Amino acid sequence: MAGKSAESPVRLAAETWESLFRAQVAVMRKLQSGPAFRKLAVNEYDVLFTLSRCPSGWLRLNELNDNVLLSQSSLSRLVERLEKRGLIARMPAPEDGRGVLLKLTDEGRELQKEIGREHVRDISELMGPALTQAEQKELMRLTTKLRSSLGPRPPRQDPR
Amino acid sequence: MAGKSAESPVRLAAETWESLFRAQVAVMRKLQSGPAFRKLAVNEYDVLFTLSRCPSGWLRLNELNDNVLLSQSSLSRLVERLEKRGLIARMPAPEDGRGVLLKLTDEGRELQKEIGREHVRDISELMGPALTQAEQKELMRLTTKLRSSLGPRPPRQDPR
DNA sequence: CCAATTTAGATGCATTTGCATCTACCGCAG
DNA sequence: CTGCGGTAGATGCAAATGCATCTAAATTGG
Repeated sequence: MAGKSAESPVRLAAETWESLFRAQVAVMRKLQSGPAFRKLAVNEYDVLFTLSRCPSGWLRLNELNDNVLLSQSSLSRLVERLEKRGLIARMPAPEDGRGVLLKLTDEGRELQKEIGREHVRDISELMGPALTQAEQKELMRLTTKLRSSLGPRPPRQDPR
Repeated sequence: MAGKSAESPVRLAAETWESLFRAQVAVMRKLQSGPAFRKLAVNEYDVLFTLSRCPSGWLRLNELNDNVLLSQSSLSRLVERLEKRGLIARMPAPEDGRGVLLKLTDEGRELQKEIGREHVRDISELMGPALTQAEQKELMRLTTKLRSSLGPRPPRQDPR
């Protein structure tokens, strides 16, 4: 009953998550200590990156919050700092008086590209030797599937 | 040359990492907002968990630091807090006068188990519906491979 | 054996984070 | 229109974090 290989589904899930989590920690540790993030913390870069990927150029603060592992208040202040540094611009949302829209400034876009180039190079130097391209594709497929299986569900409370 | 599907190896690596990272964020966000972490932050639980897995029962502070995405000083203080709460015990390392050894107290072990049970259940509720067991195994294999490919390298400088 | 370098961990201090709360606005029921 | 919840962000404040630095112990080179 306590055999190591008698993997219950619950145990398998837990071990899979732990492995994913540790890999993320290990990679992130290397990335964030590299020279690419001298000017900007990883979370800050992540905001610029997400904005750079946004087709319309403008993004709501609360949408941004889904991508980042930060509380709403922390993100609010992080954005405030980025604005003070001239990297992003805010404007009140036109359709929703409560909301805020964000976009990159030219300077922000420039910095994102600059850091992004280095960052991408660092990533590829870590992933390239570790996994074959086929393995990378499979890893991407699995993590995308995992994410999309949770993502569409906005944290629904028990509706009682 | 700039076609969307003409994935260069560099780009593939970057997209794979992003997918892994976002999946981790999405899962972590759900986990840490759950009731399992009312009494303890995720980082704090992680320390207890790591100690609980340690065969000898004792672990060096610096070894612990490899598992966690925290600076050395933050971990030092986190451990200090856990000690104050009576969850772990410290002792000077017998072989190395600079070092510190840590282990769970009975109370710490109890709390780890309690949270761990809930935590594992939460994980399995997230992963179970998202990926088949075969997919979970593959995901575990890939992330383990990724980690082990970076892990063994204690940041050794070129000794020249 | 001793001086110089390196490593483990702790600490002062400024920055960042999260929780709780607050304000303003939306949407809806009457 | 008005009042009532619910959502988007901002803010006060205490706690956590990271950087730089410090101390002590181990290691290395002579």
